Amino acid sequence: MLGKQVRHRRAREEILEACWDLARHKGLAGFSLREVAQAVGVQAPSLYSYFLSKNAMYDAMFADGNRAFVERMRQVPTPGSAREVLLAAATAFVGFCVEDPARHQLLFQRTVPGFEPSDESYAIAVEAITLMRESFAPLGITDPADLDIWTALLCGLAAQQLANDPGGDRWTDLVPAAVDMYVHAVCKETP
Amino acid sequence: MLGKQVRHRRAREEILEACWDLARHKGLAGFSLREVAQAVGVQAPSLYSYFLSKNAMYDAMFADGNRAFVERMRQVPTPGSAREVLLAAATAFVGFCVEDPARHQLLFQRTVPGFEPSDESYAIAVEAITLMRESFAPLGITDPADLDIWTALLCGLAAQQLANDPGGDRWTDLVPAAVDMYVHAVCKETP
DNA sequence: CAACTAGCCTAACGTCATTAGGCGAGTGGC
DNA sequence: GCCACTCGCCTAATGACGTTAGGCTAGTTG
Repeated sequence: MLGKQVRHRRAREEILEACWDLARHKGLAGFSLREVAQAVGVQAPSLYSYFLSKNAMYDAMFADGNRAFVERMRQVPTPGSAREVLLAAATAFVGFCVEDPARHQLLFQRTVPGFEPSDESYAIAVEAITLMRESFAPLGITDPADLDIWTALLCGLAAQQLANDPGGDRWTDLVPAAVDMYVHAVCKETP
Repeated sequence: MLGKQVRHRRAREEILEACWDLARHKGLAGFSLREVAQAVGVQAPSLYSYFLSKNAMYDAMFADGNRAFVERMRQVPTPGSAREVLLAAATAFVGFCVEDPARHQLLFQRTVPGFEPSDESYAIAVEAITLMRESFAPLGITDPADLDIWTALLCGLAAQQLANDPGGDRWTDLVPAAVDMYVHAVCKETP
């Protein structure tokens, strides 16, 4: 009775890891359930004991990725000045996006063939975004429009980097410049 | 000898229109060559007289969309102040992105399953982006980093709008706010 | 009128996600 | 010790996909 659950849960994580491996290697475009099965050493239909469907697999990855995102964001240091805090958060965010294109696409671009996150996973994503937004509250940035613009800027920088030169490091120059610009503007508006 | 070409060329545009219809309707995720064929009233293999492959179809759409983009951007008025010019361009750009999610994904997100634009189509895209960047030269914005940040911001705003509330109009508030912010910051840096 | 050809068709292949159903090994109760 | 049962995996099959090969037909050309 208990043996099944334990076996399942252990295997699920194994499979999930194989999913990420495959996604990283071939991108989400060529991500096939059958190849995941092959990587795990099992026939394709067997995976349906672990995931209800391919979309459920995406969903598990989505939740997993968002958990990793939350964890990463929680670890960003919060030193003194507004600029330093913003820079730390921005660097962490863009770095997270850039380091795994497939994950970025799944989590933040939402362009995976037929994938729509479940309510459960979506809640995790909302929590992640909320956390990220709240981390700016100490800076006095609370206007939703300012937060939207700020996150749009970061998402845009990450997407641009991934589209033009995935694996490049130009973002490490652009992010500080963007932070400076934002700080200038916001300080003028809300002194 | 000539009849074929004319017929072909006319039909190609018909098919391309059917492609856009289908993409708009079902999104690029569920975009299938067979359904395009059905919409045109033809069997799937017949389309191979007009396009070498499904990717060639994407490529034609990509080029087509970029041409539309260039045309749209050329039409933006260039009134007096820096703020007005930036606002006009930004509104045109984000509006273009937001009005057709499928086109936005194909042109600017590059997350379509196996699609890579041909050199020919890519050249059109480069021309489009170059044009867009050059339109800011009269404003004195020539630093590549500034341009990168600006385009990243706009792309981010569009992507955010499409991800969170496709069809919504929040971007019409955010874009002016972003322009104000950018103008503030840039004016401070390059007076 | 014969030959050709352009445009469409059907048939088929391999791959995809998914479903149905069967086989065998391990576990429970008697 | 055996019987039933369940659990994890398998094979087989379905329908949709992109793509290729090859045939039919109608209109054009010599």
